[in-house]
Amino acid sequence: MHIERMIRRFREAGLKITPQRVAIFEYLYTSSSHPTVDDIYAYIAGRFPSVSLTTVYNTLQTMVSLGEIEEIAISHERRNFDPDTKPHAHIMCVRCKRIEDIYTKNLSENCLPEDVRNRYRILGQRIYFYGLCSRCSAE
Amino acid sequence: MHIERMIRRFREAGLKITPQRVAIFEYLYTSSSHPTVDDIYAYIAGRFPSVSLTTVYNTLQTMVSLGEIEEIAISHERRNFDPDTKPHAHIMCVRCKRIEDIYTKNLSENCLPEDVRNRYRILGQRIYFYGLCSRCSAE
DNA sequence: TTTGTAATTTGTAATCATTTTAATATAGGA
DNA sequence: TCCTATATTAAAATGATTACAAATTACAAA
Repeated sequence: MHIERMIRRFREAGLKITPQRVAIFEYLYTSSSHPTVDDIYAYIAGRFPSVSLTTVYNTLQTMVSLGEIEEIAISHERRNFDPDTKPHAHIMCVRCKRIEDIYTKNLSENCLPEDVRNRYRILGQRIYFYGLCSRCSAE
Repeated sequence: MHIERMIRRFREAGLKITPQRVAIFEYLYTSSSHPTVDDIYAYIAGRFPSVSLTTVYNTLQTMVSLGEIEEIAISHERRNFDPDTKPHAHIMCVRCKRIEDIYTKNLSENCLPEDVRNRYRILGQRIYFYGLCSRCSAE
């Protein structure tokens, strides 16, 4: 399961397994899909009242650099994290800010011009859509 | 030209034309392509030493809401603005953080699944690539 | 099981970007 | 030229993130 995988990845990297870290793993892999730092902190603080925001930041950063979660840069207002690293796009409602996954067929892999492909070593890509969800457009 | 257009757009919106605003227009449409707030502020401050950051923030926000420039959400570290509103993608070097425009042929217009298209009123989309530019991968 | 130590967590303070506020200045119509 | 709504400024407030030092803890080795 995901949590075991994360524990293994941390061990392999020579990092220690602390209850705080495990709680963060648990939250990421069982909760609503695109939590913010504060979402995560609120949950962890419920279980470890003395937990520090720093711990949350550090653990998230470690997970990002291990390639196990991704930062979603869809908006400058918030910083969301995505435990799903399979290639997919996102759509955000510009009003309620909710983010949803989109699994599309062709993620424009081939739309990069030749000269860009030559001048860069491509490491990743992100596709974001912006819109009004049905709930918000009703109001 | 772009600057005249912006002046007209501001006038139409009942907004005043101040030298600070014009200087921001000028910088956006003649300088390097994807400036940050600080890039813009540094330039304006060279011409109006007493200019305030607030003015830069306000003017940029107004231009965004007029649809005349766009915020680039490629990174959480920086906030870049793009005076080019024609549809195009961006690529950022993860090391030097430089952002380049990409004019691709098919910007995956049709990759949105039917059900998403039904549940949202789509307002925009962004495509970002991440990579190492040739200069940075040489080091 | 105990111990030692390096890594981690915590709490606080520092930093940085952005927004708010209130007072002053100014664009532009009358 | 005058008037007034709007814009600018400077300073303070806010909020997110990072840095730091001291206290704690995971876990490997004894």
